[in-house]
Amino acid sequence: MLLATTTGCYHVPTIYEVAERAGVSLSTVSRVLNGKSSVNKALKERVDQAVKELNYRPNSVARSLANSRTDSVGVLVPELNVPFLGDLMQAVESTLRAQDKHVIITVGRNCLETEKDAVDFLISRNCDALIMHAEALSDDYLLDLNQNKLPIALVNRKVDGLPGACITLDNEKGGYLATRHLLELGHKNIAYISGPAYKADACLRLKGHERALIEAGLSVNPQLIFNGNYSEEDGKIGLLELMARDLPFSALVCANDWMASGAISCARDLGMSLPQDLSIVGFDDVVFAHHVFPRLTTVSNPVADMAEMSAKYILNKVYGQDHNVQHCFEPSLVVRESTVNFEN
Amino acid sequence: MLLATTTGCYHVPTIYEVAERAGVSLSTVSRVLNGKSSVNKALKERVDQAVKELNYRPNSVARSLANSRTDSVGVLVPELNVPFLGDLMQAVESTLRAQDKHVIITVGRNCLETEKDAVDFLISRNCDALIMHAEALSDDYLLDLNQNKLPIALVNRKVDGLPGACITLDNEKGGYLATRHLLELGHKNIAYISGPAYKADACLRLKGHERALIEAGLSVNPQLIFNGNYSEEDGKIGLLELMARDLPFSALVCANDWMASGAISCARDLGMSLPQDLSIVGFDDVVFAHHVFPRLTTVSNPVADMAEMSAKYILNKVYGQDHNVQHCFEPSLVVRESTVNFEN
DNA sequence: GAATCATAAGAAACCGCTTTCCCAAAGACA
DNA sequence: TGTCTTTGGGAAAGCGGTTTCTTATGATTC
Repeated sequence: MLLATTTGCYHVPTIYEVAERAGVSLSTVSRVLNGKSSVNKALKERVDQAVKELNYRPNSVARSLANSRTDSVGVLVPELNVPFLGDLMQAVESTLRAQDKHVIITVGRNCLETEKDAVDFLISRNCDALIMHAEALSDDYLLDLNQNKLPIALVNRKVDGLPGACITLDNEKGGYLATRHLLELGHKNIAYISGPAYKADACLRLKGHERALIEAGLSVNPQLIFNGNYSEEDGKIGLLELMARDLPFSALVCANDWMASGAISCARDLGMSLPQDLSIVGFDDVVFAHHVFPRLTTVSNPVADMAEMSAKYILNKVYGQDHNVQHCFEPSLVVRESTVNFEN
Repeated sequence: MLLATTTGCYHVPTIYEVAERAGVSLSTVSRVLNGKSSVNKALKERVDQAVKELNYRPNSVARSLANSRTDSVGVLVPELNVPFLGDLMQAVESTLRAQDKHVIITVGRNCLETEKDAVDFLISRNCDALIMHAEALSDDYLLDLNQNKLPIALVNRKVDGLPGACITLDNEKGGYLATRHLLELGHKNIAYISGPAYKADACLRLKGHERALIEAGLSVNPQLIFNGNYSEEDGKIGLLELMARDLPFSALVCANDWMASGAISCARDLGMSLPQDLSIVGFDDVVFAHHVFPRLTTVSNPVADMAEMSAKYILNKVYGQDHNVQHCFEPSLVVRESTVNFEN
């Protein structure tokens, strides 16, 4: 049996009709439905019966208007069609819908104007809160948002002044793990293709790489570092550039899997045999990491866990629930087949 | 400047305050805002001025209640974290938001109960329409939905009785193109790993394969067909099973890219060199198709175009717009490096 | 100049639900 | 038995808009 809908020609029952059928006032029906104050057992049964008979469902719009809560959470992501963000949304959606909240998803494209538009749009939709994976919006903007008392959660971003809202990954440790893995395999000359310097995660990953080198008693050679922009193309460009610098290296860390994938196909196009000629480590462990050949050794980014946590944070903050929330997540190394011992 | 929000402690201006400030009645403000009936130019300017000064934005919930339209479209997809569906959502979201509608996305997991739940949920949210990529729901259920006057659009599915609502791919042609490509390369013994028989698209793809064989004067040998379930794992299992049947084949068509990817890694694990020992064609052209090695020759599925079209169909149907809508889309062959001439 | 009409602004009803406020009935107690 | 609490149900006032209905105003016609 389907519900009738507001757009339908079938009649949608209202709370009045339920009240009439049950022979009570509509306040009583409302009380039964929301269970906030007690009602006589006999009356309650009559109401329940009427609700069932009419197949009544409260109109969520009217309810929202009356109690100024929409039970909706706005989500802002850079794109919808990248696996990493798919994992994020999947986790957010299922966590929230299990609590009868819905998500309104918007796309920000890593562009300041588009992200602002998206936030405005979500606000105009009266979302109760926002969960964002925003890269272009400034810290000040986010602080402003929060000061206007719109609860927000930030995935994969750290903003001073919003300690509770940030759910982050220990990127520094991730970079460290990647490089230490290569060091343990005996590599001494390790190149690095970084993400853009203006992104905090890119800097931290690089910092971790450097810490691993220093801990191993090696020096950090800027000639072995290329500044990429996280795109597959830049993996290719980076590898070519690094090789052109004529410093030997037997291993390469890429600050994300896309660049690693680009570097891998580039290396193959150059006639290198992988992983013998070059060990490569990625970062994020996106779905395709095990589709590339050789299967990619990478650093896992528990984005789904982080996303779920951001949803729980919002459930606590806005809907008075009580979940444990963890703000910092640990990456871990996933060893596959793109790295091997250094053989001289 | 941010908007204040309903959750905020900052005051959110209402239409009453705009009316007061402009010295007019609220009906006049409403008329100015919606531009449906004419208002005196001087008054209109006063209202516009007041709106600007107060930074007024109409409350969308109240508006929805009054005109029983939420400007929201429910979207049902099997998952959020697969690239194919990411493309779908991306297209739907951007098309609709450009018209100031928002999407509420739900996940159906290809499971009947979950899909029904999702639809119920979307209905309870008063969506104006639904866009679905639903695999488990029965035709009858969908017909029922539509009869209740909830406008729906179906992507990648054909239901008799809902001619307008269905936006489909010519899957038969896709299967035909894949196999004809191999035939043109000189292959005569072509194996096929199919999708599940209960899925219409899987049947049609297989049918296209068979037509190509027959057109080429070859016979259809059931021994060269394996029935998979579209999963990567079944690509592997399928290849092993087909090889165990001991009929020689030099080429393999997989009914989607996931199975193709599984077959490729399986073949490599068996020590085959690709594509020399086995040409492989996939279907769908998902993002990772060019990450696998050798890069996958496949049949493109213009899912983004189809999704955009479904959104336009809804815009026409529900919001009185006037886009051209096309109901059937053509696949095309994308030749990469996983197929080569048959050399004997 | 009076009667007719078109136009546009205001008053009020309404969308469907929540919640406060008030009052009646029932139970407690002297 | 009569007064004082409690308890719980009903009436009504919002929530913030849209829209119908009514009326005032000015323009048009004879």
